[in-house]
Amino acid sequence: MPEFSLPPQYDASTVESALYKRWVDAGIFTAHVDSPKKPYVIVIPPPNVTAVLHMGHGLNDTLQDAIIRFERMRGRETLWLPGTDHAGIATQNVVEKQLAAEGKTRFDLGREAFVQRVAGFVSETGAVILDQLKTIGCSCDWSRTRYTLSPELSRAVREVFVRMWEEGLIYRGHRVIHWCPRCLTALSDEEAEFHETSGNLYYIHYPLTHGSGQDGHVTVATTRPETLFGDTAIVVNPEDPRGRPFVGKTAKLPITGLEIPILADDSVDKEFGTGFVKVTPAHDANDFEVGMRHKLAMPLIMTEDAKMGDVGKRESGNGKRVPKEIEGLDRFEARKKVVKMLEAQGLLAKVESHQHAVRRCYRCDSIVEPRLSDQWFVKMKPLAEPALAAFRKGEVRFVPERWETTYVQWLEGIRDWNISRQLWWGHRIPVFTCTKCKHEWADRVDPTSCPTCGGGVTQDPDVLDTWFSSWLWPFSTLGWPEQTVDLKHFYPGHTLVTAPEILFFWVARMIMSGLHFLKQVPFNTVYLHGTVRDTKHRKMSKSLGNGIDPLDVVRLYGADALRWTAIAGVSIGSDLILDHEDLEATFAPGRNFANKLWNIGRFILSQLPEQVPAIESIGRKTLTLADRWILSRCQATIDAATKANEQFRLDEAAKLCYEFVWGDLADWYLESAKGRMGPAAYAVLAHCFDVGLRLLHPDVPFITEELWQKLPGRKPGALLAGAAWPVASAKARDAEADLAFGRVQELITAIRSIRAEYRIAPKTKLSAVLNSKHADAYAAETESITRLAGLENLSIGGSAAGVGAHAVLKDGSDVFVALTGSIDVAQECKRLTTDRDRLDKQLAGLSAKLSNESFVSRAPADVVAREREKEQAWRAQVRALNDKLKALGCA
RNA sequence: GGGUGGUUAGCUCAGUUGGUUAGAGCGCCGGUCUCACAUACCGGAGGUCACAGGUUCGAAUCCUGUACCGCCCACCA
Repeated sequence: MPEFSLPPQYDASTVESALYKRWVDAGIFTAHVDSPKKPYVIVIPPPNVTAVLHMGHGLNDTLQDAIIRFERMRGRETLWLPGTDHAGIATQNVVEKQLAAEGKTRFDLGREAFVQRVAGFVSETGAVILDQLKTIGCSCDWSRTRYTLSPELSRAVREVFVRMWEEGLIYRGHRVIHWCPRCLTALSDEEAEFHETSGNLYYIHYPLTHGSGQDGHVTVATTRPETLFGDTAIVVNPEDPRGRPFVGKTAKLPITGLEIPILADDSVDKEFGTGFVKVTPAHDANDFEVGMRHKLAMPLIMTEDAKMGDVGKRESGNGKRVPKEIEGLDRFEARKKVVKMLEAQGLLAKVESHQHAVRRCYRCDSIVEPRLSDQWFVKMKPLAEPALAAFRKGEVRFVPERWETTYVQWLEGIRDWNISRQLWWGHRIPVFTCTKCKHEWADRVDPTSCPTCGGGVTQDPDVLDTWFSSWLWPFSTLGWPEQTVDLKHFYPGHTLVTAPEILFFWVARMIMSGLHFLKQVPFNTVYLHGTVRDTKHRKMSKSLGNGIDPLDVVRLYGADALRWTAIAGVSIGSDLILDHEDLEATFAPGRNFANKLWNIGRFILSQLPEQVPAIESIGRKTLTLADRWILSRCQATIDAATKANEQFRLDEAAKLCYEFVWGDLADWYLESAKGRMGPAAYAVLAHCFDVGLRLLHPDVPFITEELWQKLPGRKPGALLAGAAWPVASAKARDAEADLAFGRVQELITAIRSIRAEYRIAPKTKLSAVLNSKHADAYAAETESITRLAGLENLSIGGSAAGVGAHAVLKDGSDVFVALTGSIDVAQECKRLTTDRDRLDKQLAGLSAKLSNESFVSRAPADVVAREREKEQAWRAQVRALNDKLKALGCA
């Protein structure tokens, strides 16, 4: 036996980084365009450049790595393309916070200095996350790392913008958009998230100009009284008898007394509020539509940072609208003050508490202020239609399928995309205006003069939405608009793995851009996994303090443990629930499994000779029942795990392999083989463990590689990460062995149960008598049965003598175990009676079923036959139990 | 309001097209430091599969409804 000196416990921290380095140095992760293999491409959802690894990445990237490693082993030329996103608002916010700590704002620095500062920050701290991905084993092609704000990708962004401009898909819209008064920028619909909020509904009297109403006023309901200064009309539903008489009359704004008309508009819901709706066209998207229909003035009554005040002359309609005492107040302060003033004037009818959805900025959580402004929009309909068609033609599918409805509904109801942001960090919008002739155009290169009149040039100050670069990721990363070799070889890709939260932000838009610019969907499968949550099902986040730092997990339990939890812990598309207060319960199973593998490896290494015979060289006749069984199990696992992986049921594949290696190989085969090591056992053991390591490599790459390296027969330089996925071998599944060894397992378990039940001292040898019509199977494994059940001898057939315990097996065999010393007859009687009664009850049910005409005639023949057999076996068991009870003299 | 997912053991979850006695991990109880592993081994307890109907020879699985939890979308002021 070869020497081995491995510690009894696997220490992940001592091997992981060296293994990772070996993979990288060997170039395993690098994709080659000249490879004859079929490509398989995944582009990473680029993390924010300033991000640090959290469990969301842990889940997302582990799944991608498991998929890409599986495909790599299956012989595809895999490309997993990594990179980062410049993350406009998010990154700008981080740096602005730093500045705030220095008592400065970005305006103090000025645009150029600020952008430089952000760039500096990014280059200093940036891409930390990519290194962190290495610690969890991600097999990205680092030679192709990309960044959304790099010159290459910026070029793609600009090309896309100009092309769409030329195609008339980009336009300037003057309308109410979502405005974040803290970030001081517009947001897209998707970036302004709804949050249920409990607020108030204020009922306010607007006095009628000519006092002709019942009480000389009409009453409106609003959640935002402070906006009344921007009201330019009151509308009622033309069908509503309450409002109809007032149409055409005028009312006065409370506090300021400005006169506004009362108009009819279909958009008013007769069921809600008072039937009278105040219209603030510049601060409400819906009111804006009303304002457009009725050609109302649209005065802005708040500044960009949401303080009350008249803004601009152009929109202001009737001139000054915000009174002195309100001017300069924050919108929420103003609300309080307005309510007080209304009360003082007797114009506040009532206040009701009211649940409603308020939009908040997805980056800073501020309540978004709807605000009339000029922004750039993309016409989405022409892009959405091909994306729908492609889906309907089956060019892209979603896993799990249920997301398809969501995708379709969003595309069907698509709205134009606001792509301009009033930020400094990002791709500056390439729209230029002539200072002389006011000509406006988009340009691929920065112009120095107006192409029409030669006048001076100014560029639009805004930048593009961060997602305007992300949506090009599947091809901008491959060099588009250049027709690069990479682009030709690796586009379109295959699988996109991400969270459903960014289905609209990102996934749907990538499909649209891919179709529009390259006429092909960028990937054929979208795998949407769940969200990482805590045990209370709250999203895991830093702000909630319920986070788990993946690097802590790696340090404490190893990267494989983290990966194991992420893969085996979720079924397809479901959320990953983790307990941040009990890391041990959450991650120990993975660590323990790695340790189990380690120890199987230690055992095998202590047994195997230098030269292990190939499994193919072992004659079938020299195989024992246990050999045949484990080989059959091995084959079954290859088949099932391969299929599960192909269907993205990664958890199932992982668990199948776990069960094979731990449950079958270690707990049974290894134990049974201990007594009879020889060429056949060596070959079987080496083969099965090798298969197990290969199958598990995508899930737990480190421990499997570490062990695989140590096994005999390795060629120098060979790596498991680059090894082949096991395939169906010539040795077919062995149903006979499955069944026979299953009986052996049951017998051993039965005897062990008796041993525990009667509290037989552990080292006491027992003898057992087995009566069975399947004697052959048991006879073939007498040696291991004897050893594993702790028997002195096992006689198959013959009659039992003396007192002892009794058990009945599923196939009707019964086993009698002679017990040393006296047995507790009462206890054995109780045991047997319980068994008998339970069996009797089941038998009664089964017999009823079998005598049921309908069952016999309508159920499939094999089901009926199986039930018949079962009935017979149970009958035999009951008889045997009764005999035994009689023999023991039980009551 | 529309869409969508869930409810199975104390906890976190599996359960393939309806068909043996519904499973796993953790936890729990009892026993073992057995020469690969106590991060282990052996044995065990624990579930009227949310509820009510229905279809079927047969339902955790299919249908209808109810309750509770969740997510996405939506201009109810």
